Amino acid sequence: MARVRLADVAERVGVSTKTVSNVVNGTGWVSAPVRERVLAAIAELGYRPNLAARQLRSGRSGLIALCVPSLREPYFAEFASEFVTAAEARGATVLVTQSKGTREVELSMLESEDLPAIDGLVFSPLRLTREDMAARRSTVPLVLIGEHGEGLASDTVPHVGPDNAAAAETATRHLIKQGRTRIAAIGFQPGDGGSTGHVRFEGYRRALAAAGIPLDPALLVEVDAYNRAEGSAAVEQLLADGVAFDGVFCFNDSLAFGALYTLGVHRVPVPERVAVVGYDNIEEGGFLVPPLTTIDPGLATSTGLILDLLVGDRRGEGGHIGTPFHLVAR
Amino acid sequence: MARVRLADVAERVGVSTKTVSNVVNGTGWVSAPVRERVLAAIAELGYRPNLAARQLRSGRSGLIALCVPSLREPYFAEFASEFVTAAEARGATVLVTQSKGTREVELSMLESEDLPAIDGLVFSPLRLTREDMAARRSTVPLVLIGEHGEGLASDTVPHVGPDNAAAAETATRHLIKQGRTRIAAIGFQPGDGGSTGHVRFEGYRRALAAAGIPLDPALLVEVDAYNRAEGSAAVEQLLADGVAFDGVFCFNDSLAFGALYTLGVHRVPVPERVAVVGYDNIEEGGFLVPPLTTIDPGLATSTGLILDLLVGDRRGEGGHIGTPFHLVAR
DNA sequence: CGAGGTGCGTTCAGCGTTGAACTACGGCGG
DNA sequence: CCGCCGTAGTTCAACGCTGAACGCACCTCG
Repeated sequence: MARVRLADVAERVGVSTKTVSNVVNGTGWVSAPVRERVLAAIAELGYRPNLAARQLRSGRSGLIALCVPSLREPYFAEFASEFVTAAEARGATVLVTQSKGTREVELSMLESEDLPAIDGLVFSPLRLTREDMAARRSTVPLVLIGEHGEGLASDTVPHVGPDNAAAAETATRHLIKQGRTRIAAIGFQPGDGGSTGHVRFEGYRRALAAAGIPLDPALLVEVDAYNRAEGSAAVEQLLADGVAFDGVFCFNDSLAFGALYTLGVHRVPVPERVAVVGYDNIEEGGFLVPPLTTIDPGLATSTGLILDLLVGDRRGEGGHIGTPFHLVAR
Repeated sequence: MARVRLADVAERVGVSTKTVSNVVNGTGWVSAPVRERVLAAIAELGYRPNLAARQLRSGRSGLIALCVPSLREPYFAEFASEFVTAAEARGATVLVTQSKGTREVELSMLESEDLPAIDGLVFSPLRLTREDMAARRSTVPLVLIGEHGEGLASDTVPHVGPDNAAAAETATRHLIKQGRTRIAAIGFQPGDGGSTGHVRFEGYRRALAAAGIPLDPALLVEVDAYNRAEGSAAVEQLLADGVAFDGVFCFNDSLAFGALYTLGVHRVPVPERVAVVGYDNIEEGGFLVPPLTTIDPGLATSTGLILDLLVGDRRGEGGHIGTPFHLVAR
């Protein structure tokens, strides 16, 4: 059962292949009766366009690549879910890859090596530097997401996401409003401004400063990654070190889930004794006992915006483009 | 900056395009010195093959589509993560789509409409029937996964996964061994043998029968979907109905998370008063307080097997292919 | 009545790659 | 000396589609 081609449909109807092509694509001039007959033949023969040929000719593939550190992280899974849906609504198909947070893979993704030709790339990098960005050779339209990407945006490469510092400040202020003064920050990472966690730490710092609460380095816990295990280990460390704390701001929900786990294991009452706030609004957070208060990053807005930037009418824009966020108090 | 083509490399080196093609693909006869010069020119010019043209010519695209109900479900996110990694190791790229559990989208995916040409399809259907499978026109190699898919396998279309009934029996037996006799089953769905949940219910039934425990219909809770909200609502209903139970077998972990949430809200001690067992071994399950006992479906084995069936040396095989599972007691 | 639309459709070339078929040449056995 | 083989390439066409350019009626208007 060989594939049905334009030529087969054309022969059946008795017109040229180009006319069939015009019907399929809605281009050129085709009279109503001819269009009807072509459509009928298409349905009858089960014709489906060969996207490879179409791409070879037109240069567009209808494919958009999404590269995240790992789909196992619920935040990225939810982002991917939302993005795939939004892209489909615009006729694009999404191709998913994972960087595993390694620089080598990230560099390869930046050049879109080992991938079919794509119309755009949405990238959540963790290890890239501004130099890496400057050295990029690929001309595939790129949109950065994630807090680390914010520092990599340029005139030609936009970054989309909420203002992380402001959101982190809101989260921390929420804890302060509830009377917490010894607020641990989990997810801190020292180093230059581009490093992951720096921006959220900045918001944490601002909230404390505004409330006149001194910054205690003992309350800052560094992590290697933003997952449950690290969040769990961080709280384990705080408890082992005998650090007093009545609140925890976790730089993402996965860290918060790990933190809540360890607090639970040690029978620390939440939120009576220690209040926890996360960041990302993972679905799961609403089903914990007690549920997790967190920052909702407004995925639906972001995904639409990203598509506008890649294949829509905002192509070519650069710089950081802020999206609305809000606190989900539970 | 126009794209570098085979012809550009060929001109640079002073050979034919076909020779460059041979070097790139490792085909035909090329002497060592020529190969060296070609490789040098490729690196220098930054040549990268045009996959559209390659596909147009060879018929293969290197793309494999994965269709799951939703990436928001942690099980599917983890499966996707594992699958993307396994596929990359074999040089294939994965394109992810979501069916949202609607029959319409599933039918469309079955024919791989609205997708670029793909070399294979991995599909976790929820609503398809055997008639739908029989009516399939697309010739793209297909592998089914998920419990519902098991009933749809045929001579030409394989299904990969653990023996759901046996695994469910193991999970239920685990509860029985701990002295539980009033074991609720959440995820039950009546109807014909192909319907989701039927197979896991069968395992539950067998375990009870083997232990001489009567089957109480009051303990069976039907759900519309396998997510936290439904699991939560199911336990809510059991409690509201005043049904006595000391164990719960949830047909997947998401249901179990929802169930645990509601048990927690109602201050029911777990596992002292009610023991819960899930199915899927979602990462998150290990970080709950207390952690969730569950069935590990061995994703790594499955993904490798699936790729063998799609693009490897087991192409063409059909029928149900069982994979090992094991109980993770926590 | 001829110049210039306008509606409908055609022909042609070529996107970049690769399978099949072909050439060229040195060595080697009969 | 001839035919044949193995090595190292080349040439050519075609994969299925679409942009550009070009008919060719028919109609309108100065």
